[in-house]
Amino acid sequence: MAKLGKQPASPTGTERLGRADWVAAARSALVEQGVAAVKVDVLARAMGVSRGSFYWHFKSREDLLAALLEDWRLSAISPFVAAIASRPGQPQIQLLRFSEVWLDEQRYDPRYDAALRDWARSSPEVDARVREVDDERVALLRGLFAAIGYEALEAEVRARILYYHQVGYYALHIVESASFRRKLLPVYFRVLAGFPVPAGLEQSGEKSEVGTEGRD
Amino acid sequence: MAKLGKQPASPTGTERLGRADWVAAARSALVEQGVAAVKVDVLARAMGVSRGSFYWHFKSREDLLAALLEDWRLSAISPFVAAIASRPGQPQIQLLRFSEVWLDEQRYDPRYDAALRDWARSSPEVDARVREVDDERVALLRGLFAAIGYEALEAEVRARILYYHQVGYYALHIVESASFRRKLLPVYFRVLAGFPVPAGLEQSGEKSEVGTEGRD
DNA sequence: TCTTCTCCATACACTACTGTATGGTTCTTG
DNA sequence: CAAGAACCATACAGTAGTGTATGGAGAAGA
Repeated sequence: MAKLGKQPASPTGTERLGRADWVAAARSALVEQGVAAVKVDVLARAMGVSRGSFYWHFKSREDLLAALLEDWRLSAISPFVAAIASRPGQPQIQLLRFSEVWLDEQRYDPRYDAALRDWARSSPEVDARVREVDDERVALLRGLFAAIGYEALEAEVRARILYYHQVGYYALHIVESASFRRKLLPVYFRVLAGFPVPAGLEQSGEKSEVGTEGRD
Repeated sequence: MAKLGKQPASPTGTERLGRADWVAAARSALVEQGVAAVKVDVLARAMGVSRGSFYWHFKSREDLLAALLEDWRLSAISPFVAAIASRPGQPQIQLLRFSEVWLDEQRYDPRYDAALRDWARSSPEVDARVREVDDERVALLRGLFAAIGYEALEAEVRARILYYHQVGYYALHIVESASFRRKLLPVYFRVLAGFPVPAGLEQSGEKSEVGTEGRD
């Protein structure tokens, strides 16, 4: 998440910036205020440099927005395919692993997703990219439900419900303790999957307590 | 939906405007482009008048946004309570009626909801109002599931899944034919409600084919 | 009819933001 | 250490948007 790339590692106090730093700042503004708030003027002030710096790294504001879109696209699907890849041939467990990505703030930032959807409403290009990602993730879920044994139509519906539900949950940006969410998880899973959580995996399996502890 | 209020009904071609007209224009801009696009400058041009007109009706842009928020709030819950009120004591049918509101573009505009949620990300006041409406609608569903017979925890979870799923569906602003959605409805209902659609009500009951016909 | 209220246009002052041009400073490399 | 490259500041021009002041036209009521 931190500045990757060449990064000259200046030991002096004066930090110099790269494209990645601007994209990171743009991401913060996007997530908290929406696309319209991604202004080079504001970003420069927030980063303590002048706009002259920006226009060396980027051709224009559009250029920055394109880089931002690409940054999101690259980080949007990989956590989910990674979660599935661990247990091939065991779709029930894969489904559980997939769902756990949503509970882990480290691997997946729902606010980034939500901000992109907001942006997509006023930009056809962004809309197309977001739609691609959504389709890919739903396709993953549909495949899992089909592998579990549901017929085509029900696999489609269950994949949609699970995915749309999660999108809606984040669209409402509900705040509640992780412990409460973990308490609801088994019921959620049973209703959404159509069968209870696989035996012996009730508490997130081997690597439980991944992120921050649930604070009430 | 059209201009209500006093409306002097000028027979001459020169239409005069009221607060409601500005709110309606603001709503269009909000739904299509987001809050940041609600600019008196742009609205005035779109309506063919000057900004001087606006500042007679409204104290400031903030004033317009407050009126817009109130406009949404007043139209957000009534369709759902109305749908439930028709069949007291029959929670299964009430649940079906509630779900049908989402399929009827006349009674409920999902894009208005989605736009408000985006706006809420950058405005605490809006966020509070949206949260109130969400809580009310989820409470209605929770009551229905409880009346059907589910225990407290499962009623809570099923209400959330149903509601969040629908919010997510609209957040993705998916476009597909109404006929396709009606084909999926029974499967959706069975999975989400936990029981099939009540007998004799498979096709929206007495007043079927409400809105536009499903176009492929 | 004459006055008053309602609605709108025009003009002005101000701020915020984008993009360009140019020169300066710091790092890197031969 | 000299030269070029990477990075940044300053200054300028231009556009878009907000809010205010003022006056004018048209409808409505005495």
